[in-house]
Amino acid sequence: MCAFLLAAFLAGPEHHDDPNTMTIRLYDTRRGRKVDFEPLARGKVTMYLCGPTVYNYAHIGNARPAVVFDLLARLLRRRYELKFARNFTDVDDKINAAAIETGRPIDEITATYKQAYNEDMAALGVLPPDVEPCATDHVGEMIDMIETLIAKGHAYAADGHVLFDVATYPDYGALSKRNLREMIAGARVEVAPYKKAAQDFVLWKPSTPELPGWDSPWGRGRPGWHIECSAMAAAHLGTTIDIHAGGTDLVFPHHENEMAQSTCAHDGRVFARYWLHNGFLSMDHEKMSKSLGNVLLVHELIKSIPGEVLRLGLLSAHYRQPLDWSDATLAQAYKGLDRLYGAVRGVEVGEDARASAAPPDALVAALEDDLNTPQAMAEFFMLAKHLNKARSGSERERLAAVMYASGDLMGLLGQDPEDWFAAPADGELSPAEIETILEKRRIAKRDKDYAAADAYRDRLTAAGIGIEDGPDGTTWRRL
RNA sequence: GGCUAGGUGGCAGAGUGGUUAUGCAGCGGCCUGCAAAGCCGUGGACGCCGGUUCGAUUCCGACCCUAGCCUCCA
Repeated sequence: MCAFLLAAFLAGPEHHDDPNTMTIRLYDTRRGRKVDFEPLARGKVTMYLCGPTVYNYAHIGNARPAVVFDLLARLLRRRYELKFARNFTDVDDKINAAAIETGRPIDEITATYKQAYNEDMAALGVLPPDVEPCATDHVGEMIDMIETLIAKGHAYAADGHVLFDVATYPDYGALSKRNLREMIAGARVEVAPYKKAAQDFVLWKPSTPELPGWDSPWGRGRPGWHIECSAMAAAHLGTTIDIHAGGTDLVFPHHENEMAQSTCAHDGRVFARYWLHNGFLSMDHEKMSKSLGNVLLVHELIKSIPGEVLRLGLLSAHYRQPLDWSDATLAQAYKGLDRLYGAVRGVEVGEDARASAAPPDALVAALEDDLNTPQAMAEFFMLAKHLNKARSGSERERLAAVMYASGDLMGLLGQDPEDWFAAPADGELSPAEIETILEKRRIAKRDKDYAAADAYRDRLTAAGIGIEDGPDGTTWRRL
């Protein structure tokens, strides 16, 4: 046995991760494996994330890609100059349907939900991307791209529609790993009469007078969904982008179609060099859907749950894994943050300590290994343990500063610990009232009237307040 | 039916060809007037069947089960 261990030891230096020399590794959907990340331009990275269609509030499943790729953006900015674009799809048939249903003007609907989306994401600690293009501001570019595709023989106009001719792009299916024969065999939708082939998809479609529309060489109409992202990505990030991200359900057809359009419009140049997709979120093992009535809107959740709890819940599983959302997910995230905030609670961290602190190498290395957030959290918790054990004031300050630096990277630990433990204030007892009761209890304890002291504690417990006696007095927290 | 991912201890959830995940929960202890928090210790796992190997939870194959996509839903 020992001989084998020795042999393994002598076999060479194992992967001792030095985060300064290690490259970031990302799972690329197109290649189907984890690969080293190298940007096209040295030191500069471009990233595009498919944003929301603004016809309703974002639900917790919508929030997953926003949070996950916000974390990736934070990570990339440590090493690179990042240009990160996340679009708003503000022309879409679902929006038109919402307008007809509610009688509200389209502009009002999209403006309302754009603002709500940004507010909701901010509550989840999602930093604003560098650019947030709106589809309606880029219709000119879309029309240009469609004309280019027609000129190059990759698209055709028919009946006021323009369709992409999938047969002209041999690599179609390379991203989603399916071939045309399978797709045709699996097709369950009737083929529209103006299509040359079932798999051809719409680049442009005609609008009736009451629908939003733009003048074009094919008459008044509106763009298809896929061309929107292709045009916006090219307009803001260039013809070849480094990272294109989104939910796994977008791989087909949305991203497959984007890749086909953009590649063909740009003479075969690579569209996206790395394709990243987050796994699906389910609700108590069921698909989130209106008919099941289990759609959790971020807008509603943040009224009673700290955004940080939702963020940690979303990051608690690896981003490519499916995530089942339940009350247990929330309870666990709460507990985790209690532990982290409990460690830094009462530790004064000066400006100097804070400015000079950096996240531990192991934590960064975990994130740089395809965003392994569970591993990163394990490192975070070990940091908390070290802080809890540390005795000297300077060491405690240093470790607390490291924890805050780690929190800055992950978008956690962003508030004052006292505020964390005071919230959510449900109004039963005000902080002042709590302090009054604690003072009475302190006097009872001093007089060794433990029955009275316990009665005060019971009163606080009944009001949802837990107390902890420490060397520097008594602290409390909402339970 | 086809394609693509998964199935890990009571729960959540990483990872690995032989070595502690981590958090919550449990158990024992320290601390405490008693608690709580914290600390120390501890039990408990790799869907099923084969194969490769000195050794497989980790690699390969079959099977069972689950999820997503194939229906402009992240």
